[in-house]
Amino acid sequence: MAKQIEKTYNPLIEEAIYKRWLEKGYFHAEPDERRQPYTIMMPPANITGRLHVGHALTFTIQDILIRFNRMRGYNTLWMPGTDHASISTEVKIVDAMAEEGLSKRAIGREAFLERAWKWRDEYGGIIVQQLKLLGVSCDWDRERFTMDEGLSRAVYEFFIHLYNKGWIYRAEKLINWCPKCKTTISDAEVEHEDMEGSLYYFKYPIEGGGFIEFATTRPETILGDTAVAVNPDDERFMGVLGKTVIIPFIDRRIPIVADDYVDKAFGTGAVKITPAHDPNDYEVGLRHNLPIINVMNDDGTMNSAAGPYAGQTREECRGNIIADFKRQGLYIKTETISHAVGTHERCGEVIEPLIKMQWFVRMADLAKPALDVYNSGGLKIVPPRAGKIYAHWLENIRDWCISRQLWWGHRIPAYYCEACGKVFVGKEAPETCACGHKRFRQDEDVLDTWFSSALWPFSTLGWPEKTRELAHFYPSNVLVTGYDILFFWVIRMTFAGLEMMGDVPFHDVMFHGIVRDEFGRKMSKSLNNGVDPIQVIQEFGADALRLMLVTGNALDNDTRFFCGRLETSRNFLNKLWNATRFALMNLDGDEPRGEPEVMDKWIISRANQVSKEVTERVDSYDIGMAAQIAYDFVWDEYCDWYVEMVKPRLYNREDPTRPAAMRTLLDTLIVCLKLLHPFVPFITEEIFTILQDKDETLMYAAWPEYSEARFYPEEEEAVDRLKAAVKGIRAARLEMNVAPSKKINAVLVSSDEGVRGFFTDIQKSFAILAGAKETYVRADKTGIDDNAVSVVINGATVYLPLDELVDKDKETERLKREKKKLEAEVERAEKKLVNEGFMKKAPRELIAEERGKLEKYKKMMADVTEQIERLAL
RNA sequence: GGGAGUUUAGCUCAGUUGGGAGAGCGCUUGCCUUACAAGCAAGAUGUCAUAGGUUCGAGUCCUAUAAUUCCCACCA
Repeated sequence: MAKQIEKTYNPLIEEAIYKRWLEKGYFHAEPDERRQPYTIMMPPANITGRLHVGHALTFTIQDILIRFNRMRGYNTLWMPGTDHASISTEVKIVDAMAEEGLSKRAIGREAFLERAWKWRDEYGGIIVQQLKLLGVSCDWDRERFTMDEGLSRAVYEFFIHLYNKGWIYRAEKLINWCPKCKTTISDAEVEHEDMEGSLYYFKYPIEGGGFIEFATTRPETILGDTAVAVNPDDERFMGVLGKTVIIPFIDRRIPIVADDYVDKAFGTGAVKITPAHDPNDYEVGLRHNLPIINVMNDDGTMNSAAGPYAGQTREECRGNIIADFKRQGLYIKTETISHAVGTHERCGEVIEPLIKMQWFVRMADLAKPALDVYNSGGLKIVPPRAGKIYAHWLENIRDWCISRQLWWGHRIPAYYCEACGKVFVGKEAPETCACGHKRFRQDEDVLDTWFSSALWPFSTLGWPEKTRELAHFYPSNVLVTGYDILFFWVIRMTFAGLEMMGDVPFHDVMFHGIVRDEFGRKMSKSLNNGVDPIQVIQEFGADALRLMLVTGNALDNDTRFFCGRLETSRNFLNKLWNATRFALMNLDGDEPRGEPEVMDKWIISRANQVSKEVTERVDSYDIGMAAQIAYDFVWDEYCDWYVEMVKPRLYNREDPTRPAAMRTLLDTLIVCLKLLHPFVPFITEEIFTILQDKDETLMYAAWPEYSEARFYPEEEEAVDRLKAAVKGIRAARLEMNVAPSKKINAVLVSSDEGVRGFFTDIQKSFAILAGAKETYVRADKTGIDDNAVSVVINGATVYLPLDELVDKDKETERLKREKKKLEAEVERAEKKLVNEGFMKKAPRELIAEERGKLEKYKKMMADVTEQIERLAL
């Protein structure tokens, strides 16, 4: 009894399928020493996050790799989780509190953390719920959170380990300060933006007479100046070197020093030195033993060291200083310049370099192994140019400031004796200090959120315990992510893994592009051009979204989001659905086997070849091309050709070749489903279930591997000939205005001996494809109606006798066009074959190939000429 | 200031070791052919950014130029 399914595919089934997968535990992986593991660590989603199309892309790619390898028989673990996202989350909570009129300070640390955990429980799972709609097959049983007890333990273990090695230290250094978030940030979090700015020229009076002119972009830092520097080779300043200048308004006396750092050509050649507020000036200050005067508060306002300007904001103070210089006649001019300004990548606030006591990770010894493992090939990065960026960053790495003046995160495991201030680093405060005191105060700061993310590849597997999971699944196979977190995360995971596990956290890193809007712009809140993937899934289904995001994209290229492309994907799914519908309509139940015909062998051979190509592409992370190859095979070869060819055999229940046709139709459909499953898991699973009529999942079905036994080159060539003939006939019919629905009585093939057998074998299919009732195959050309239109292909001429009188002029014209094309081909081949250089240096196979082509086209040209002559009679 | 990418049909993009320029969308023409009109068939469309070079042969390799995007960087 033939089964029936809807005429149009409806993706509404996705939800139920995902639920079934979950219930069956198909996503779960257990360590199994007898099996080869395949592991991906999912980049933990921020608990502040909602799913956006960028997530949809990265998780689709990972799911494709996971599903592919699961089908290939690997013991596949995809580890999911969420990240506490220290600063992002804290900012959100603070904002939410502000709406209630509350502040961090008002409610205190404990109450704040209570709120934060509540926030996490409430919003932390949103993205996880949304991910499920996308169809991701990660092991939810193992879901982790960066502030779980176990993961927190790993953080402290790592911190203490580095501290004991002397690689974590506390020091007063110049750091990046965000006056808005009121915390330090790392170098990686500073974004440098070129901005139009003003360069102000002023002069300081020199003690004993005269002035020295200088230029600055930041007049407010004049209050923290402790020197003026000039280049030691600059003759203009020889006379004033060593003299003292007076900073007006605050009457500070500072020296004029010589330092190589100063560029003679820039500005006036003299630079004001503010060690507390500029990295370069800080270095100069160290060299000349200059005092460091901090003139700013943590919120960016001027402090008491700013004298009369205390309490003003940076911007107010700047205006007032300029006005005061003018008033005293010490202002010279203002120039407009473009210069780089550092901003906080999270809030956009202009960064203030400040001197502060902070915790740092010494990077030199950690960076070296991470660089070595890359240079020696132990870590593969695709695309290769990303590897160069990785190496460059590590070669120029600076120490990592890890302390943050925040509350949400892992609190620094350092304790200070309340009596003598001595520092102890450990999981807990010691009993007694060396000074005999017993009371300690824990460091107030928390760690940079990436400090815990760095451990993700092994902390999630139970480290520092020696778990079976760790032994089996570490290191992971590949990390899939965007370029934006190369420095934040990828590099830090690498050195953390090498240091604590003695091995890379992943063998490969794959970077992909981003999803842009239809105009090629980045999606952003300010442009309001974001696409909500949940809405897309509701309208088109997750499969259509997934397929659209990856199909036909080069591996590291950005992709554009188009509604049109989404429709193309949906249409493809519908095509697949209808191919299934077609198969089901012809299915009888138990299908006997039979000896495959030429066309069966052709599609089997093609499916075999396509399996190989898809496998190779996915293996080399060329996901876009893999999807494209599978897509093209299903639509162009399976649906458009094979299904059409096989129809006469299926329609005739008496046809002895029917079982083989049915068998091949089904088998190939299943190969299609398998090849497509990693990309579009829902529809393929649904169809597989319908076809199998039993509760078996496609997720664990064996991946189609290439086999030499299913390679049929002769059948492939034969079907290529058939396709050429059919295409020629269709074109001729359209030109002669013979409607496709109009069946002509017969097509007649007169062919060379070599291919005659083939046309005899496929007579029925050929007739159907040509829109004729019958096909006759002959050696000679007897019985050709004067009224026949002819189509010449390689090795045969096909005649279409038409009922109506053929317009001989029109037909002659058509044939002449054909002849012209062939002439061009002949000419091209001949030109190559008389070229001495080509004959001497081209590979022998190529020459033989060209000779073959020449012969073929010459023969076809003769055949066409014969047809033209026939009409002329 | 340094580095990387991109430039191919009207639009969006493929093009794996150099060996006859491709897809999707759009467009034109003909079809509701018993899987699918979310479909079928047949078409049209390209100085492969520019200028040189290597080679028998260049979209593909080399050099320069232009446009564009991105990353890195402490010139006040």
